[in-house]
Amino acid sequence: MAKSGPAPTINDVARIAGVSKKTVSRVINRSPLLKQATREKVEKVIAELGYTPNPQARALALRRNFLLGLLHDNPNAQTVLNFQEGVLDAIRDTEFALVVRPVDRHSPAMLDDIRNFLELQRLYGVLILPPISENDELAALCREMGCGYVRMGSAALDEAEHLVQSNDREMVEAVVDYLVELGHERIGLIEGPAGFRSAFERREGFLAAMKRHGLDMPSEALVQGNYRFNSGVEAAHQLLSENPHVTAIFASNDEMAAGAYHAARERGVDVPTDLSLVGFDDSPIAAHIWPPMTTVGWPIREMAKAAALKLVAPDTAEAQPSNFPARLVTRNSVAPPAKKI
Amino acid sequence: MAKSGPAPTINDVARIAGVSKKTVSRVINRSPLLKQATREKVEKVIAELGYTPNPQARALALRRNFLLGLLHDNPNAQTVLNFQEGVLDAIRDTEFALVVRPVDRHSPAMLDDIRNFLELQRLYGVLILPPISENDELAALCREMGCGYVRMGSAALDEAEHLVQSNDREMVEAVVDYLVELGHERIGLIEGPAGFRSAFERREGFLAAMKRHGLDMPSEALVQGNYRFNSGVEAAHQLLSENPHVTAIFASNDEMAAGAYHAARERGVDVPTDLSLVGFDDSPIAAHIWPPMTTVGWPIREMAKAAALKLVAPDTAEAQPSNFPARLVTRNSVAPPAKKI
DNA sequence: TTGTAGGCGTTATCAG
DNA sequence: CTGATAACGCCTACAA
Repeated sequence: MAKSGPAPTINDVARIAGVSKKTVSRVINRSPLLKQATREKVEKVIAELGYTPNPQARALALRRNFLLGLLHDNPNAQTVLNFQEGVLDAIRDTEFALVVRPVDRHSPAMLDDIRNFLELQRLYGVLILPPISENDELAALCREMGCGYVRMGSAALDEAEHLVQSNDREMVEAVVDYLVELGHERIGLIEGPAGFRSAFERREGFLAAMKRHGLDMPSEALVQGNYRFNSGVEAAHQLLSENPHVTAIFASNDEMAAGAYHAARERGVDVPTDLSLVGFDDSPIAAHIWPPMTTVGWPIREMAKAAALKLVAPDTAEAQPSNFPARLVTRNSVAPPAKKI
Repeated sequence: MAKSGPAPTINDVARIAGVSKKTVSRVINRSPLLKQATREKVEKVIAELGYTPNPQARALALRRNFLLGLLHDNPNAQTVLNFQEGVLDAIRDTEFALVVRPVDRHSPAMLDDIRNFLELQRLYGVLILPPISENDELAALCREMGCGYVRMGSAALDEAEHLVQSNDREMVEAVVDYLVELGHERIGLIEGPAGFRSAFERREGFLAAMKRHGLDMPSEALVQGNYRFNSGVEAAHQLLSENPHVTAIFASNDEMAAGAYHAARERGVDVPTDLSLVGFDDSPIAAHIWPPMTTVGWPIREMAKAAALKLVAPDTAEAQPSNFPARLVTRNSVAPPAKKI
């Protein structure tokens, strides 16, 4: 182990091992043209000294920092935090660190801000969460600035090396199948906001499944929210007012689904007896609300880890999957329909 | 503005301004011993070139990175994320960036891990969230390593320059006062886990207020949880079984309070008619649960901003408050007691 | 396969 | 007050 005092530098290692700095540098960077004996000798000294290359010096020389950035404007705190944990799973015990950078999608200066940020911090790469990950200009900016990037999304937004994706469309189809199997025929949809690819995918999956089952989908049974709780309350009220025969509602995320619970209570509609509700995300609120909510869960943490590995270990990047399966989490917010028309 | 191409360096500025690098450096670092005319001349060139000092080079020369670290093991995602936002409010448009570092309180290697982390990244300073902020060894480690730090906590854990605190004890007393004013006399407490200072403070505040009002506090009316939802469910069941005359329960955080809602429903107890419930944190679940929960909110984001400023702007640090008032957020989970003994 | 010289962009030292 | 010169710790180019 290292003694206390100033940390050993590459010079110390070189001197003690009796080789040049460059040779030590080659060992660190796994240069292939090194004699095995030399490598082992140097590695022994490195271990004895507890030497770790100084990231600041490397950053200066390489013009590139050992920092991964997390760009996000996701409204779901748990999603963001799970993602952070996943990234840290990937970079634990490496010299990398994770810097976070919330962005404001609505600011006209957003791209310029990010440009400055990337230029200043010289990040090794960035991980981009939805919905901002759907912005192609942002991806182009990363490419232009020579900054690695991986986007997380609910559709094939980019090439495999720049993407980890969940298949939202398929999952929502599965949700509808499940509801239909239980006997539901009049199902409402609270969709997410325009401009969110996830909202688009989820709606398309819903509509496709309804059509496949030959089920009627009147336009009043589709109401738009903005992914926030309150919009779910309002959307559910509107949907239930215009469409009293609906026996189930799928909301495009858990927060809006929780809003729908809220509206149902205000109207004296019992969940799930009078109305089945399904959300999307499997966020904590789904488990904590009453009755516990049936929803769709996706493996954020694993996706985050894979995304980070694509950036920091490009050699194994090929081995990292880009597609991640979601799963239906059945709890108690769904029951066979009781209502008769 | 800068033209495209390589970013201008201190050499470019020096050459064009006709001064030495060191003089430019002095301008950047606001050295007091500079002639006004020289300073202005250099500043003009800096503005023209759109020059920004390279943080990597500064990090190497100063042996200190312009990075703030966030050390946390807080189970509440929204709290952590709000804190991140607050820190970013403080460092927006500066060269600082925020790196996150979840820690595992239960790992025996935790302190060593953090030591390595600080040594490797040479952070400018760290912000420490509760409950890990209550660990004095960690604070000592920061001091030993010459790393700035600010702790966030619910009590006076450290000197003002290293602390932003909320006064949980007072707030819980206010909660009890509120409940008593409404007529409650038999109030239960679901306290947080041992080892959490916040849990301790909240319990002490509760007990002090009960005593002050001359109210009886049988030991069965105090149950311990672990700040998680499930522990709230169990604690409420136990409390209600052993103490059926309780008309109100204060839970030490919102998540456990949400668990208490859950238990109440399972027992057919109506909130707030049969049982009033109060939480702590004002996390999203408090607003989204039914009926909306009365709770205690504290200004995390402002606290985070102040904490970050204490680190990055030590000159104004004195001006930053260390004490932040919480406030009672009254919603619909509290009503006068209806039960008769 | 290894070593030497020089550079990355900034700050510290110390003389002027 | 200002400037030459030498760090800071690592990497690239080129030479041997």
